[in-house]
Amino acid sequence: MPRERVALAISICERRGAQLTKLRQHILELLWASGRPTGAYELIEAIKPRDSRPVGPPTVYRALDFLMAQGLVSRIESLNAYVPCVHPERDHDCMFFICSGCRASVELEDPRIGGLLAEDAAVLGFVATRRTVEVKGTCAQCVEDGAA
Amino acid sequence: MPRERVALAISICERRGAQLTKLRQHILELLWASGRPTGAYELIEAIKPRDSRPVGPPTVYRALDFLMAQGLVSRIESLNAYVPCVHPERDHDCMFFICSGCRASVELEDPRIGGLLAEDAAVLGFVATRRTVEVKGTCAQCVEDGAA
DNA sequence: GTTGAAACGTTATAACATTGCATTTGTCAG
DNA sequence: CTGACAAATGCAATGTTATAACGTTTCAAC
Repeated sequence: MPRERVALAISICERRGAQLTKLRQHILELLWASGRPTGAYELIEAIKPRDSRPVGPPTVYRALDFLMAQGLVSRIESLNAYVPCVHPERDHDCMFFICSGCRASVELEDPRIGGLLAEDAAVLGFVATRRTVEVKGTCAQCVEDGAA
Repeated sequence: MPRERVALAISICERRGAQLTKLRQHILELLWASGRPTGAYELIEAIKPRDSRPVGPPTVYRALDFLMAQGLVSRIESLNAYVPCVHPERDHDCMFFICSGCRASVELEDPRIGGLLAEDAAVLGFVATRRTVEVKGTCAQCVEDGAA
């Protein structure tokens, strides 16, 4: 699955003339492999074994900035962590449901919420540029397992 | 206005048997006086002039934890900053519209969004405990003034 | 006035992120 | 091919946000 995701990212970047370099691709792969929101410093640790030289924080943050600009990755504000985007092809305005038990997150789109937010913004005369919707709780699996 | 807000906080805490100590009240006052989301370290700086002794980070974070537990303050995740809550009397599930121009934030409640989020969570079998809805952009005043 | 719990103080450190500048890499005109 | 330029990366230092661990004060209840 991650392989297909990365392949999609490559084709998207080619189409846009954006350079999905080895490092950037590597970080995207790590995020897909992780299966849960992953911090920048975790990524730094994860890179060490594979690349001979270790990478510094700025390198990773720059790669993450690129991936976010391309819509390939999202930042989870409430966790200071990053997740690969499930549908990078579309302009995504998505929400995240984050499980406190298994620490996984699920990405979901609900255009109705975007509509309501736009409506509320209009009432305020507020011009929105970016939105963050994050719900914390317990996922179905963890509820079943009795995990927190 | 801040005075009334603090008075309300005092009565709420009295009713609950929660101790709104001098320090906690002071921090709440500073947040109301600030008029925009304020970082913990800004609060530390702001306390210095008034109190003889400076306070350390843990002290401020503990006070913020208390105020958040009482629903008197909310944390803006995307800013790592804190705002006093406009309607602490109600169980609040609110959203924040944050202006990049003047750095102010507006708190708003829209029960319809809570409803949709609950619906989406139900579809996932996800048990939600806390939610974060933050919209970044430009407020009406800043749009008018041509500010970013 | 002792005890016990909650609040607060203090030092150190962890965790997350950026600045500024040097070096490498890749592309392209000539 | 080569020089020149832009983009990407390396690197050291530092800035910013948050917590751990433990000691001290405060104050009400007995």
